[in-house]
Amino acid sequence: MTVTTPELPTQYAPADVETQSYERWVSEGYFTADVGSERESYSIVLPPPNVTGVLHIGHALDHSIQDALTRRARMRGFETLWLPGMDHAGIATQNVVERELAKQGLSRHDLGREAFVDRVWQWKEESGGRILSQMTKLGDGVDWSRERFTMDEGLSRAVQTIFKRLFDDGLIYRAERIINWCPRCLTALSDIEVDHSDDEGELISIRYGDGDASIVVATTRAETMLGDTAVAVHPDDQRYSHLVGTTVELPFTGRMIPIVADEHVDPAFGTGAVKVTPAHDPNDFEIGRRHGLPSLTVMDERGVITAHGPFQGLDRFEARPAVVAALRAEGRIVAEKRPYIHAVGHCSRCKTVVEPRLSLQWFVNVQPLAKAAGDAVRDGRTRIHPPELAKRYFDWVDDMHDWCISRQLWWGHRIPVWYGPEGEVVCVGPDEEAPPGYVQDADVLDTWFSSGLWPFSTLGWPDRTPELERFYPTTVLVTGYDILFFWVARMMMFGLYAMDGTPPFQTVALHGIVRDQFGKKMSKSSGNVVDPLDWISRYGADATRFTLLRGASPGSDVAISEDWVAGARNFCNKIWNATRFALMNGATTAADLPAPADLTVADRWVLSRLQAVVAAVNAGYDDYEFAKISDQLYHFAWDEVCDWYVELAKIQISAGGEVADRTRLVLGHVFDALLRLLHPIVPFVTEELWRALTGGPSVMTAPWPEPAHAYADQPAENEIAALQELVTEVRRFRSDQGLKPGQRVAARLRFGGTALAAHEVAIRSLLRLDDPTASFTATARLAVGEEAVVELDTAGAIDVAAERRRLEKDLTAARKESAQAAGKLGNEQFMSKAPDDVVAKVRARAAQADADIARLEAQLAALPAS
RNA sequence: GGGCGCUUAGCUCAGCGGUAGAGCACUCGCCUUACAAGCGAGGGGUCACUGGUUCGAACCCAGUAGCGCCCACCA
Repeated sequence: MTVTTPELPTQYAPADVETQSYERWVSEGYFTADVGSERESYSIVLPPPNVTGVLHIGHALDHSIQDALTRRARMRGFETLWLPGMDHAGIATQNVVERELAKQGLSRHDLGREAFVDRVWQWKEESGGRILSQMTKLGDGVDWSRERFTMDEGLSRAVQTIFKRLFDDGLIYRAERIINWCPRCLTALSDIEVDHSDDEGELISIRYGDGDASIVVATTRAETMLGDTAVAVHPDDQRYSHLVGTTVELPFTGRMIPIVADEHVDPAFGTGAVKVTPAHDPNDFEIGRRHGLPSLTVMDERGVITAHGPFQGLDRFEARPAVVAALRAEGRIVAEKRPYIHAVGHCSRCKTVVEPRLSLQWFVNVQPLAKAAGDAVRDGRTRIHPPELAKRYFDWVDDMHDWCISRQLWWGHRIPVWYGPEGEVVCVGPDEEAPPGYVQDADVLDTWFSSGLWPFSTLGWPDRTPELERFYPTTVLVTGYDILFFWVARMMMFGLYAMDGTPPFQTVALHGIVRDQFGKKMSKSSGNVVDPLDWISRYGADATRFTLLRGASPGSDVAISEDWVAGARNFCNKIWNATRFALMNGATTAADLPAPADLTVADRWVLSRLQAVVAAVNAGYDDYEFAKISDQLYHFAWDEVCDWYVELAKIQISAGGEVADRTRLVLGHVFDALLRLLHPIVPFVTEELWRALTGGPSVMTAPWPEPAHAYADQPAENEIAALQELVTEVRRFRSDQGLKPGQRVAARLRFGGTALAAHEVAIRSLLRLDDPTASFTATARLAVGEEAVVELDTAGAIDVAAERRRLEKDLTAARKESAQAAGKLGNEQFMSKAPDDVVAKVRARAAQADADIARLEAQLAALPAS
């Protein structure tokens, strides 16, 4: 047999192989989807990272999952498309660039709209480049030829197209409403861009009016009283029924405002009377609408009081205490302020307290779209995984408010609506022009509006491109549960709407967020943020990926630490060295695997285990259980192949002849399969090793292993298990007795007719046991399982007391076990109700325990006196 | 205010009705000819608490306590 032994170093050095492999993968076109192929399609669109920053460890998890799915699908013979791209991230990006300008003492207004947008584009080129480089470092097998950006030409056309269609269908409208307004970003926000937190406020009671014509209202927002246009009480509230329909005087203003009755008021809260400020509170706006009250805006877009009088020009947070102080001076504070915890909305971008503000904005009427989005999951056209999270999705889509889509920003898709000189409103489609003299709406669209089109706009929609025909709907969407509402629901709504009722994904697979080793969320302030590039450079991309995937269960958060990634690095090194061993020993895939009948028990055992692992890994992929997949492969590779099969193979190879040749085939076959199974998770090390082992061009083009049921072999598994038990027991003795691992000991083995007899050579080799000499004197007698007995000649150097303690401890355990089992077997209820296989197991356990007792008692008796 | 989830070894988590598991950490012994990023052998848990169902409960049910997440226009 000719053996090529490539020069592999004794340690795996990721940096040496990663870049090289990746470049070859790209240049060979392995990542590029072929729309014309006959294969079945498998497609994933990458959740586009925001151009604002760099990829964090959470992206690394998200990408690792998608890469593993794509690589496996490709090996299984699918035509795979993993489509990459980035999101322009309107408000986030604009903020970043504005901050940069601020360093030079400039604002966007100094540049003007056009120059500012140019500046953002410039910045995007730099930032986007960093992200792409990170993706190559991670090993992301994306189709670079189809990379997209939410602001590129095709996608802008998609945005205009769907806007126009929704507009024409009456699903987009413009209205004056109370919306969430960020007084710092100076733009409207949608509901989900507002984070609520429980903040401490003060509830104070204020007397409006005087004498009989007075009423006490409770509020946390005294400063808005300048805009009050009514006081509301509950219609059934006896305390105030005589006042309904009358008016009171609003302090400071001299205005007389009506007292109205409205169901919304909770008589049990505060004083049971509410001040109504329609222009600055969403509830009050509704009350105002029901009662025909005027809306009086008393604050500008920056939160500064505009109402004439002593408070004009004060910021909203200065105005509050000022108003309260003035009220106190007039003796209008009835009950002193008391602390009150209530939910306050904050801008999710800059944390500024959101101001409800009455303004003219564009909205999507989500009712029909959200209904369809819910139904697609309800009827199983799209499956959400894990299913528990579907409930959250339903809660959201089934109770969704209209979506405010206009943003008072400059970076984004400009709203394609133009206004004529007479106030005409025209929505302009992608291939149309606005009439002369018309002016375009100054606002841009919410970022999520364009991200919502991602699964089809990236494939060429609105054109019926071959890509769209072939890869829509996508096979699976992989993303964090944290953007289920932000993004997934939007894509579902738009996908169903644009693609005639076909949802954008067959499955939505949700993962969690990455946390540190104590389960803490990563944040700059906690100092526990992990930079994926840092780990990749120090431990390798494979180790980083393996660490993340090993913790990834559907919908669950992933905890990681540097110790663990070091462990993953060690695993990669283990695979490296084990394969190196196989290569050095002439492992080959050049011929077919021999039939089970022609193989040794050890060969049959490892092949039986291999096919079981293949099946388990496949089952894991079906459920997106990456933690289970990784664990299966880790333990099979390390605990079974490396710790046992490789050791047994050494013995078989040293025997020479046909056994050795067959062992080389089994080794070759096992490592070939193992590397293929591991490839989607740890692509780099497996590629390097697989090419060395098989001489093939790339493991990426090798077929995915399927279980070889013909090699399932329970008897072989049982036999090797018995061998492992015996070897472990003798090793335990040697370790307890302080016998050095290398020290050879004369021994006599008796197997009492068990199958283990066939393994005597292996057992002696693994345990460093010599044949008995003429002067052999047994100083320790170990009995193991079945009827095997190992007698050792340690030249009397054994610690009898230690061995006695050991045996007595085991004996106690065996007696307890026996008693327990006997108790069950003597229990009538158990015997009549428990299923047969359970009873059989207990019987076996009892027999085992009794045999152990007899054996241990004999061993104790055989111990020499100390 | 609604909804969901969690509580198992020092840490992070599997297990989800029939003898308590993994990784990392820890202890002891080893440079045993693939690997010291390694090898071998160990220690460590009344599975949050209280009841219930069951022949049998970490696992099912109810309640209690603590923790976490999501949603939310009660001033």
